[in-house]
Order: sequence, then C-alpha cells, then structure tokens
Amino acid sequence: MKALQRFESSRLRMNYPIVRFAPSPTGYLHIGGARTALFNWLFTRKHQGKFLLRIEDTDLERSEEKYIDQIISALDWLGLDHDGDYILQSNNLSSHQAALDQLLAQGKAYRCFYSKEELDQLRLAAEKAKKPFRVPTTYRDLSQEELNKHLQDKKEFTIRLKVPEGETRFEDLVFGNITVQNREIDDFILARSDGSPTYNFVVTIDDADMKITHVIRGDDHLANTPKQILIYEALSLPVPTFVHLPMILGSDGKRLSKRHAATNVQEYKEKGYQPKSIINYLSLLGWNPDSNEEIFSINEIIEQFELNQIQKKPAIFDEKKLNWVSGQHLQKSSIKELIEAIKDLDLTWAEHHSEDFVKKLLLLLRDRSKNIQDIIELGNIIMSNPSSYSQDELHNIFKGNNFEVIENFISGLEAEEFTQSNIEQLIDNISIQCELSLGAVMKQIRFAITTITYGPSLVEIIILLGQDTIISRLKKFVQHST
RNA sequence: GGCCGGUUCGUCUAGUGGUUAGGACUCAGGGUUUUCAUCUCUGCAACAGGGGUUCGAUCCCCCUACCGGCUGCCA
Repeated sequence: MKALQRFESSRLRMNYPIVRFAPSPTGYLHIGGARTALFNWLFTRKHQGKFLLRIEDTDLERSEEKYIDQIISALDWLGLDHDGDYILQSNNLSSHQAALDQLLAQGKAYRCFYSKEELDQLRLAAEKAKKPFRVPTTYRDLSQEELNKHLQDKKEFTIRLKVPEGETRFEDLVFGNITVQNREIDDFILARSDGSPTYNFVVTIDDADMKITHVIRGDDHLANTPKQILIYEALSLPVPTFVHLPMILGSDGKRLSKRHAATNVQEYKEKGYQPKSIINYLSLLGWNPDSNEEIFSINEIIEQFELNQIQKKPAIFDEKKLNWVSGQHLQKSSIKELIEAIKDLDLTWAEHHSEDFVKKLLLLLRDRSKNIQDIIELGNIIMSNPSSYSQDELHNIFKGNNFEVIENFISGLEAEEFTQSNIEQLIDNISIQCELSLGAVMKQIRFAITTITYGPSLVEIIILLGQDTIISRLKKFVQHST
C-alpha cells in the first residue's frame, strides 16, 4: 500500500511539476534572476505544471515594496507569467512557528544558549589553531532540569537542528549525485535569539507548504541543499527534486554585480531589446537544444527544453552575442510588431508621419538594426531636418567646400519628375559631370540630407521623404555651409 | 584551513576509448552593396597540467593548479 502511494505520488509529481521563483525584494530583477525564472518557467510550460512566484520579504531591513512591483513588471515584460497570485513569505510566519514547535517537541531541535560572542571567540580560536570549527553540542541534550534553569535565568537562546549521524545524499538533476557526511554539518540555527527563523529553515517550510516538486535555483544554493534536506527529513516532509543552475557571470568572469555593464532587466527593455531576444539568448546560456540552431521562438524553446541538458559550468554573459540574437529576431519581426515595440519606448516617435510612411521607413531600418532603440535613433535622424553638421566631416566630404554636386542635384530635382529612375539617372549624370565616383556623389548628397554617412539606400530615403522635404533640406544645407 | 562542486577556441557550446575535435558569436580578410548594416565566402583560434588504466585517451581513475559555493543569530 505504502509503495503504491509512493508510486502514485511520484507519478503525479512527474506529470505536474510545481516550481517557484523566489526573489527577495531587495533590488531589481537582474539577468541572473531572470535566467532562473526563465528555466523554472520553461520547465513548467513544457510539462503543464505550475510556476509560482514567492516574494521572500522576511529581511525587513532591506526589503522594499517598490522592488516587488519592479520584479513583477519585469517578469511580466519578459512574458514569464506566474500562476495565481504571488505569495509573500511573511504571510507564512505561523507555519514556520508551528514547524519549529514541532521539531522542539519531538526533540529534533534544541535550544542553544551560546551567545554570538562566545561562538565568535571559539571560531577565532579554532581558526588560529588551524582546526576546523564545529559548533559545540553542549546544549544538545540538556536535562529538563538544566533546561528549566537556563530558561528561568532568562538566558537568550537560538534553536538549532539536531543533525543526525550518517550522511545526506541527493541527486541533483544537473550536478548528479552529491553526498555529504553529516558530521561536516553543524547543528545549524533554525531560529535566531529574537525568535525569527533563518533562511534555510524558512525556504524549506515554504517549499513544502507550496508543494514544490522541483526546486530550480542558482548553484550558489547547492551547498545549502543538504541542510534543507535534513529539515525535510526531521519533519517527515517529502523532499523535492533539486535542480541547480550554474551562475551567470560578467565579462570578467566574476559574479554579476553592479560593476558590470547592465545587469538589470529593466535596462535591456530601455535599450530596446525585445523580450523574445533576451529569452532566446538567456536560454542558450547553460542549455542547448540537440541541434546547431540558435534562433528560436519562445514556443520552440519550450518544446525543446530539457533540464538534463543543462551545463554544469558557469556562463559568461556576452552582450555581443545578445546583439546578434537580437538582430536576428528583429529581422523576423513584423512591421506591426515593431510599431508596438517602438510605442512602448517612445509614444511620440514618427507621430507626424502617415502610417504608410512609417511602414516604409521601418522596412528600410529593420534589417540594419540590433534593437528597437537603434531603429528609433536612425529613424529620428532620417525624419528630422538637419540643424547642424559636423564641420570636420563636412570639410572631409566636400573637398574645398565645393557644393557643385548639391547645387546640380537641386536643379535636377526641380526640373524632372520625382521618380526613382529619374533620380538614379540624375545622380549618374552628376557623377560624370563633376568627375566624381558614384559613391562620392551619393556620400555628399546623403550627408547633406541626413548629416550622416551610413544608413539605408539613399535613393529610397529620398523617395520616402519626398521632393519638397529633400529640396528644402538641400537648399538649407547650401545656405548654411557657404 | 575543512567540505562540496566545476574546468573543450577570447565567449556560448557539440562531441567520442581511435574524429582533420564540429557549430555559433567576436575578430581578420574577400565577395555583394552608393555608404553602413544585412547576406555570403575564407581564415585565426580550444580538450588546464601531471601521472596512471589501455594497443590507443579530450573522453575512465588519481593527484595538482585555477575558479566558485558552503563553513554566519546573511539571504
């Protein structure tokens, strides 16, 4: 019977995983957190499980309400939707207390009357003697009488777990079998002297209460896992499956921190990266599908995602590759999609232009941009009438301030019908007349019209902006520069 | 110090007891293009080191080095 139950429950857990992402609201959602959230999310979306969001707000000193909103909106922007409302860890205090009482009552935890200062001294002494420090188990098995005496003295105490003899082993889905000798683990603290429960304890209780089947988190928690397993076991709670993800590092190979370029998800939104690009790139960090393909839609990633293909070694976040991924996705994006993404960043962009104009402009910009911000900026340059020119470039491009090309171009445009073939013909003629290469002629015209020397096809820009705008810009340019 | 992990081009990675160790990004060069970008072609570039096991190790075992985590009344 029991075996059958175990079988049933493991089957259930296989089919309907419940996972959680558990950020603490002490800062913005950063790239590393986003990756953890993503892998949790991918796993549940693939297996029709539940992706829960738990806000670990028990560090009252550092937690801030505004960060909760920011984390949620960043996840939302990425499209990593969680199931149900988010859960506040601070709402589960009574369960933490109950578990603590239970462990105490069952003699699986005990009150330890060492003060922090005493322990610090012992720790220091051990260090000096180059011996490994162990918390003494002096108070582990006090008689009721001794215990009462200490309590009557109002002596402060912490609550520690009685770590049993033996070893603790588990199979991590990424790192494989891990075994730790329990004698390497101190009777660690479950509750501080002010009664508040510690991280390892709270996480365990919450995960159990939320019926988490797969704990997917950063590998900085790998070494905490045996402790948490000891807590599950002390409380006879089912132990979830653990999946530790290798860290994401900065370009210097160190843990991602403020020192690195951009770590905040919000910054990538502002820079104009699309969520699908971020997700595609992040998914490739530490994971890869069984193919040489690298550009995927989100659904394709979900389809192919497997936890057991995750890498063990940490990965460095490479903005150059992100740019490439982003450019690839941009080229696949529809005009409608681009317009929406642009509006997200800048509501006033191209507001005085017709829908048709915007479409044609985006068609010109899409293939040469890495992100939405690139499109906005290049577009702005093309759309706005120049107010000033770089003098250095101007002298460089117009040797001896000779504006013959521009003047000829203006009179040519005024004389002919404004069509693509006429304009091309005109440029050809000027090239011959002025004895300049086609490239040199176009460079001069491009610069006069847009102030820059790069960008989409010149003739297409001219057609798009229209005869009046072009002639007026060229005339102003000549006035300005002579 | 102790414990637990990790290590394939600069970066992300594939891979196998016998391979010219594959792909992608970056970089360099060529082609396409009016420019820039795209696209395309070519090139540079890696099994951390040392011992074993083996006919043969990048792959299996051990040691070393380096990196990371834990060793907190932080999370």
